[in-house]
Amino acid sequence: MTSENPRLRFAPSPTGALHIGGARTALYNWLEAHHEGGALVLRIEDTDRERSTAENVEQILDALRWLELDWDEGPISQASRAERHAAALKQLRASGAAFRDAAAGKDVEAWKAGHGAGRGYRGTPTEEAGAAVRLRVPDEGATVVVDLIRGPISFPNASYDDFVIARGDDTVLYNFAVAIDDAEMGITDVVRGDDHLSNTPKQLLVLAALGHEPPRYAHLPLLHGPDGKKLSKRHGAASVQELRDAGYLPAAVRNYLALLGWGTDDDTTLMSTAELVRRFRVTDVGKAAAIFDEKKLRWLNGRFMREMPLEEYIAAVAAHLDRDPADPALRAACEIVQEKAQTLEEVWPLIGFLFEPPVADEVAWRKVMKPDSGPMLAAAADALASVEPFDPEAIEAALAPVLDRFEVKAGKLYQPIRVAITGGSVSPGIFESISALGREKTLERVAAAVERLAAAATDE
RNA sequence: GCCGCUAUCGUCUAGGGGACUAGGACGCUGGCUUCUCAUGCCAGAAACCGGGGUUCGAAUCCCCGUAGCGGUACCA
Repeated sequence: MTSENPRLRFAPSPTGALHIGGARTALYNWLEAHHEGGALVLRIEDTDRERSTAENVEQILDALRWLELDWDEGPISQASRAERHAAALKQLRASGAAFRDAAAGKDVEAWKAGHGAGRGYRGTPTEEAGAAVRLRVPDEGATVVVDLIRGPISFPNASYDDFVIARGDDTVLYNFAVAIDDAEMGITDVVRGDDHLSNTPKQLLVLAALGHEPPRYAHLPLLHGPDGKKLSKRHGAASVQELRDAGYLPAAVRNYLALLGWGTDDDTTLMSTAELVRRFRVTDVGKAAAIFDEKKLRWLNGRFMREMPLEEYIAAVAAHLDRDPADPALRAACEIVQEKAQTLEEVWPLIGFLFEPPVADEVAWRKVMKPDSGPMLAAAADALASVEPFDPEAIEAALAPVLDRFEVKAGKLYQPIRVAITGGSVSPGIFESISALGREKTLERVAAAVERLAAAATDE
């Protein structure tokens, strides 16, 4: 980008929640703006009065905030610029570039049936009130979109209809409003989804009719679901809030999304946001559509989870579990679980036993508890009863003699202890778990297991 | 139908005429580490959509085909 003060915009339409495709578009705009030291404007494209809702706007802003993608101006409601749109409409009607046309959809179809399929509809001006306003499109020549990612793309003017720019009541349509807003808001670079590529000539035509210089355009390839189709609600975690609820970290999502359609030449995969800003260039974005793959996001998220400073980790876990980050028990739990979980959502199943009574996993019990487990557990309890201090190192040292006495491998003793204190066969390190649980609860739970084992033995 | 875009391992990608025996990452398989589960480390399988050109030489350039996708609304 060569401009002195680049201005970019992210312009979502509030007709639904922010999808990961939209999130990626927002991220790319944000990265490009930051890389170039430009400004990012947030504009809400709410000219669709039927489908735009305040709830959706809130949800989009919420998603952007969660992703920590901030903006310099806005949010600006496109609908609030209606006066500017009306002025532009008046100007074009006065110059003859736009005109009222009473034709309805089926009239256009009929016209095309008589003029050949590849021929764009050409309207007939009328003074009839309530007729839509169309922009006159030339039959000759072509409109060229110089795309930052794909290079120049030529569209024959003859293939475009005299398209509707305003409804019968003079409220404007998207392709008209967006061109005016981009121009009047001083937008220098439009970075948006591929689905807008075919509409760009229309916007260029509007700009030309109004005498405005067009911005630069970069059309991003679309994101597809696992089935290769356009992303929708059916394809797994499609919205940003679903990603959040699934326990992903914003930084990991940003890293992953950046990599969807863009890569580094030295194969660097794991990047901080600062590094993304430093290395990202919209001109380096690939041309082919990418498929959202949650497996890689999970891996990336796991890396971020493990490499986070403990304080940050505690804050993230506490926020996700809606618990007090100052709670010493939670802090201790975080410390022993950080290496284990790939998502925030996986944390609780691993540390829940520290806060609530263990839920016995009967499959694990049967698999782990053998006839000789009772005496071993009793011996372990004895050893644990006097350990001082009650920390992982001392606990390990205290348990070692039990291993020797029964002449068993570590797992023969540790797994029964694990099942006794956590209820299941999966948990953080056994010494850390015992220490975090505390002497009293550990002894209680081990005793309960010994009792159950003894009862089972007499039954036979 | 018409207009347009795209095409490298299952997935994300590197590659820009010779350095390609096509590299990396996720996932997968096997092994090592190990108190469980993860992690970590090592190894392995796995791709240039098809056909024509251009060229001494094509994954790279051109054309055609095929497939996928987008647009074609008084939606955005």
